[in-house]
Amino acid sequence: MTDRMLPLIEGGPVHERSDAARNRVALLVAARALVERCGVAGVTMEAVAVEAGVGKGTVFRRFENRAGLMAALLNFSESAWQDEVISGPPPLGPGAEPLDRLLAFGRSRLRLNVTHGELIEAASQSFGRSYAARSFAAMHVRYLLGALEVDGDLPMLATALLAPLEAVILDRQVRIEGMDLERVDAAWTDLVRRVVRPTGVPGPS
Amino acid sequence: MTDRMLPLIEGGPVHERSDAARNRVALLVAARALVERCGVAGVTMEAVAVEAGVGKGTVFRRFENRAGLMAALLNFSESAWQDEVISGPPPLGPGAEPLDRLLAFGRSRLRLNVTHGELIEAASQSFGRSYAARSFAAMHVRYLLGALEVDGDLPMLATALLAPLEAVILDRQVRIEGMDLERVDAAWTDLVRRVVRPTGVPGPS
DNA sequence: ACCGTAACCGGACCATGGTCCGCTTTCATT
DNA sequence: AATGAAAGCGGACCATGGTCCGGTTACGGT
Repeated sequence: MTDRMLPLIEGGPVHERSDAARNRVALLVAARALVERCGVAGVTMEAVAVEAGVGKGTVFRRFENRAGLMAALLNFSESAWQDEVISGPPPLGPGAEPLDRLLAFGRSRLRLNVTHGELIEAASQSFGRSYAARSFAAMHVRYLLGALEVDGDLPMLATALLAPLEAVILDRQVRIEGMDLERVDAAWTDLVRRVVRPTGVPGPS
Repeated sequence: MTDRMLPLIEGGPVHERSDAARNRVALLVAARALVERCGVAGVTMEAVAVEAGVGKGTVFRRFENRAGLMAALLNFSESAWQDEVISGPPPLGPGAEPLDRLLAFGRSRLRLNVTHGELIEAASQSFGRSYAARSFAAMHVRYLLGALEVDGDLPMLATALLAPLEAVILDRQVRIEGMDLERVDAAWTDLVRRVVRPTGVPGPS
């Protein structure tokens, strides 16, 4: 399962030819270099090809399209983050109270999505395909809600809680409406508290 | 304020030249025709230009870019919807209880965003600029929350409630995860009820 | 009616995402 | 080591979003 941390090395199809593997690594390294040299917008498919010293067609063969390339790039940091959630120190990792874990999860995810906003945006056409991160987050939130003994349609509730943390929405709030990160954070905490608190319905006496 | 309903006629700059006005109308009509003949994806800037019988440059002059054109197209249905909310029959329009209005608002907005998903997606690059619909929705929800005497950071709470209704997220749920519309609807109702119900904090005795 | 100006028009032009297909490389088998 | 075929490669090619600028047109003042 830690294989997920090594997207540069983990293979594509079951048996990948050595030249193909070499090129895939070269392409990702090139893309990473470009993204920090010219910004996400400057990562042109042709530029990546040139930087990696391969043909343009090769880039498309490996990553389908620009969004796919970006998604592959994202997996770097995304899987590192997943590991923190799964096995890092509390309160994000296991060991803390579920509510604390949930709130820590929100804080962390919020920052991550703001930081990677551009990249996520550029990769988003490729999701639906395999943005593992999204379903991972949904699963985790759902699990924590269960641990908190929240009842209701947990998968949908998880989606609803994650929605305000989406990069698209955060971008609007932070970049356009000029919202403070702390305020967004506080609001999410408030939202979670409202959702999680026990139903007003009196129990079976 | 009803001018907002006539996006085809309402002018751009203070004093628009007659030929410019004619072209703007022609372009929007052409675009609308194309979108229902070839789908949103088939609306090429050049195709619009040809259909309207003008040069390609003119299209870009009027609408800045593809997203701008789509946004202009959206305003058609969007402003009709706004009028329903502002002055239509209850429970969506005024006259019903705030909670009922809020739930009706969600149902309605949900359907609208699913229907216009593609168009909204295509126009979204242009938002931040002037997607009036979004801030209108936020304002309305905020108002209803106020009427329900919900306390807290109302603007942020409104954003949080609207987030799961965003086209991007609905698309994933409905198209990719195969969620049922009714289920999404029910989940939103549940979310609202959780958020709105009075805080567990005991009042000042 | 005339004129100067400012706005507008249009299509040639560029950049970039994406496709295609003939050539090359790799690798399993012998 | 030789070999055949599957996989991979690469760059020419296309479509489309977006820019630019010389020529044209409408408008207001006289």
